[in-house]
Amino acid sequence: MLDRKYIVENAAAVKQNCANRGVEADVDRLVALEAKRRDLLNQVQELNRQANEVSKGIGKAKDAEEREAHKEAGRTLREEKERVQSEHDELDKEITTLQSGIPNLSHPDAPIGEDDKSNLEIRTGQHAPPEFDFTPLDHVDLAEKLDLIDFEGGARVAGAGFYFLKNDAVLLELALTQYALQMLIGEGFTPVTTPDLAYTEILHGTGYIPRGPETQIYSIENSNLNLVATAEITIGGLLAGQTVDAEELPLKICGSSHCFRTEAGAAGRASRGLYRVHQFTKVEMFAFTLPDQSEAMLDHFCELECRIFDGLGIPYRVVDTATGDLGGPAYRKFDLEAWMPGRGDGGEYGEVTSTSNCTDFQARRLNIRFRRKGEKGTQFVHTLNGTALAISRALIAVLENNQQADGSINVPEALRPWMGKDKIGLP
RNA sequence: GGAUGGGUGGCCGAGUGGUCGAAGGCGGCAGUCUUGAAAACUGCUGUACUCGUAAGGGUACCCUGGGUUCGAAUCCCAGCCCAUCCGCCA
Repeated sequence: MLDRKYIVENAAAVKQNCANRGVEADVDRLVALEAKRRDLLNQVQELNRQANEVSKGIGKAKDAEEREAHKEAGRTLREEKERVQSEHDELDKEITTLQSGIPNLSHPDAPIGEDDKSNLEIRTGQHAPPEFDFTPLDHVDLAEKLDLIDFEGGARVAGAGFYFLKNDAVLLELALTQYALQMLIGEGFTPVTTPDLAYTEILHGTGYIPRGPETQIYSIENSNLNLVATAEITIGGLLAGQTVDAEELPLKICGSSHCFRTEAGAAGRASRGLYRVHQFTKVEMFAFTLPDQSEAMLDHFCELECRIFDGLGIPYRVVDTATGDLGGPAYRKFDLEAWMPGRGDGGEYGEVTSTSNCTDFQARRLNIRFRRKGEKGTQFVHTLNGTALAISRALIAVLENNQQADGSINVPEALRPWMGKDKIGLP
């Protein structure tokens, strides 16, 4: 959420930003309503002040008659205050709704464009896409041959989009998790495993909208809980309502969680197999920083993602995400797209990680502040998130890029210590 | 699931319907003393919003939401959360 005062004082810039991001938001109405709301707020405060004064005078009243007169005056003032207050509260609610619809500001260097076609490639990985002297299979066929994934079983139990990992795929998931966590711990992250459910307010705070018609979130009936779509939600919520000392920042946390997504309306070839599923495991990076640390932290996160995929020997490119493709909370976002030989005709890049600097957009909603020693008041922290490894999509890249002519899969060097083998062979 | 006890400032912890933004302690900051430090002593020390160029006013906030009252941290109702014990259980 952007700051109200900021929106009012920079309405033109905010409107331009909405246009760049392809977001419809009635900024003018917000500005008008906010002026009115302020006026009402002042009235409420003045009425309260008068009522307080009257109440204080009651003890000093010299006789019963005067006391009664004071009481009556107090009653009238409080009633009037109630009236103005409820008018104010209604406006406040509407403004908050408008405000929630306004996306974060955008980094001046973020490419301007309405969708991912405007994303700008900014770097590529150490490894070039592999040349096969045979026709490579996609991960669904590979998994079938090697008995690694049971999609039918998943569908039987929970419907399309669910799956059982099987045999060496299970070890691969654990190996990938270990590989990522070990690297991040080495980089000073505090590892956590997080709840897989979170309160609706926490989802809202991080910019997710559960329980709407277009929601991507599973909710638990008769409760205020939702299955999380990413550990970003729970780790961000970890400090909700807290004020931390500036010296404690930046705080780097990495978490492993399950991720649940309804993926309403998504189907087709591009989401075959593991690419778009309702549940997967993900190792997530998260940081709470001082405002002047967040840009460097975003580069750091991007760097780590590259290191993780270079370490796995997977070819990739990194794109600077266009304004229209940023999503609400992100100020700037880098996506890492891995080469998937089985995707499309002859291979395509597919998004495997995403790292965003959300500046104070999430922190404002979550009310996460920091205090500098010796300074009055508090400020909002900046939050950043980045995928270290989304296991399901990483599996696609690992399986497809490392397939051999004989149908086996070479286990990437970096995973061998955790896998206990260097080849996934035919059963 | 059952029973009980709780939710008060950065933390601990008191609080009789008005003088309570809230005792006291701890912590923090500044000062006195000291060669320096510690100790001791003295003073200061919440947040947000709002009015004001400023100095400085004002309003709100004692888990949340309602209610009673001229007036609620305090009384009433509902809810949420936490802790402990019992039961069940990985």
